[in-house]
Amino acid sequence: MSDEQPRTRTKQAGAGGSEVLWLRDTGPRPPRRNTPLTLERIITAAIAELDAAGAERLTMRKLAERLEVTSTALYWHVATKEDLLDLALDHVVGEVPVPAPDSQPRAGLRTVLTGWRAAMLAHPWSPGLLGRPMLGPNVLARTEFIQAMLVRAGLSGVDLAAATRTLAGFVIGASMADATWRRLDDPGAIAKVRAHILDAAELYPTLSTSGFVDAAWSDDDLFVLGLERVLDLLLPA
Amino acid sequence: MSDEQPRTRTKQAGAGGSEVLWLRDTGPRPPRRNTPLTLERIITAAIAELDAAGAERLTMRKLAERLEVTSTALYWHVATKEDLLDLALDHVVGEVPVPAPDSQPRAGLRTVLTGWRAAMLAHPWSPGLLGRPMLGPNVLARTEFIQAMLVRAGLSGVDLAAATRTLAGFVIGASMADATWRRLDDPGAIAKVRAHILDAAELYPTLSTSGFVDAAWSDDDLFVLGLERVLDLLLPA
DNA sequence: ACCTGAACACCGTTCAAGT
DNA sequence: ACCTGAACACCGTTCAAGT
Repeated sequence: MSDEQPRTRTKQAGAGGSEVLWLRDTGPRPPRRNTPLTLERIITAAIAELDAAGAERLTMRKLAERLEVTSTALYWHVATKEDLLDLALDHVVGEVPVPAPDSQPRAGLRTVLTGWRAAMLAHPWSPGLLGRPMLGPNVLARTEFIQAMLVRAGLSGVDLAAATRTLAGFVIGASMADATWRRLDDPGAIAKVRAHILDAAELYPTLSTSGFVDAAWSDDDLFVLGLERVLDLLLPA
Repeated sequence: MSDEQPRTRTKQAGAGGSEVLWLRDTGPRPPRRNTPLTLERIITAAIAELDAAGAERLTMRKLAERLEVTSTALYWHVATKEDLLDLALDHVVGEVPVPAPDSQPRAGLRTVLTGWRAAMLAHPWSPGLLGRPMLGPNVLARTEFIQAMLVRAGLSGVDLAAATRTLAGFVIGASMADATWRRLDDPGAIAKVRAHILDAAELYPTLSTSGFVDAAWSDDDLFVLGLERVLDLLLPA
């Protein structure tokens, strides 16, 4: 704490191994790294960095610094930054437990979908990554579970396909919208939006009077309410 | 066509106005620009660039090149690249006409929502921008219309709030998912996904047999089908 | 096998200066 | 008012080289 020097071996000015023997560091040479770099550690650090710094402020260089390695070292474990983002997103989705396969369809769906949204909102940058192909093992496992529940509930064919899309769209859309507001950390932002819409009340007669700007109900409550109704729709009684 | 030289005035080597008078360009000096830069032109060019180059490959420098100006010139009209993206997204949404305010609720909703999705899919990079606060005038006008229709259909209070979110989420989610696939231009990509899931059929027993990987139904059909059902749900008969 | 160091080819943005 | 040119402080990524 009292020592502000970086912990990495300090580079001697102009040195290149040509230092006098007696002046060189003696004793057991310091281990190259305390903890070796692994893909797992990189992903964890990336998520931490994303949580801290926000969505597009993640940098391979800053990430490397957090891991106490060179930025170029990361490329031994990961092909590209985009790949890393895909891995981070799938990792976040993996935080949602998949319910037992013999769950009651409705209860099972309620659990995965609520959990999925919760996991993404816990990392508000993650919905912003939904535009990329979601084919990670964790995402696929949860998609598999969702379809399995729908099949067990009696759906098949087009109905099954449409229901899967409706549910996925519902979660994705809700998470994106909610995450947008949570990321808008500017404390006065909501107030500003409110004022902006109320100022143009002639343009937005409904929005300005419907409670849309008042946040009278919580994101969570509205999500659960909407989800229950959608489940009513999709699952034959 | 036969002249490969750039059309901008070529910079004389080492010149600084110190050229001999008689060797200077004579005649009417060329007009500074054929068409002056405006915010409107910048947005249009940005959309063209995004359509051509894809989502995150838009560069202020390449955009400037397309407009035959310096990249720094753009900053006189636009504060930041992010602002420009917000403007582009709102512009795209503006391509959807807002139906007449006295539309039948169900018909009106069907029209805006289908149009909204169509406009975004026409610019497959646009759903990727949905993570940013959508408060442009075009977006707000369409949100206003949606709520107006719901109110006319008899909704209010929590029901209205939940219905608005469900509809918005439905369109956003569907557009994002569909756009992802359309952007995945790799022609063999779908085949690869298919193979990947079928290879791990033990992990994905439902996905591999439900038609999920077969694209048996078109995006458009499934969207319309899902939308009708959601409208059934939300609009009291 | 795993990591460093130097280097390449870019970025977005600022700012003084020109017209 | 509107645009250019030069410059700053970064980026992601490649590649030879070290251990």
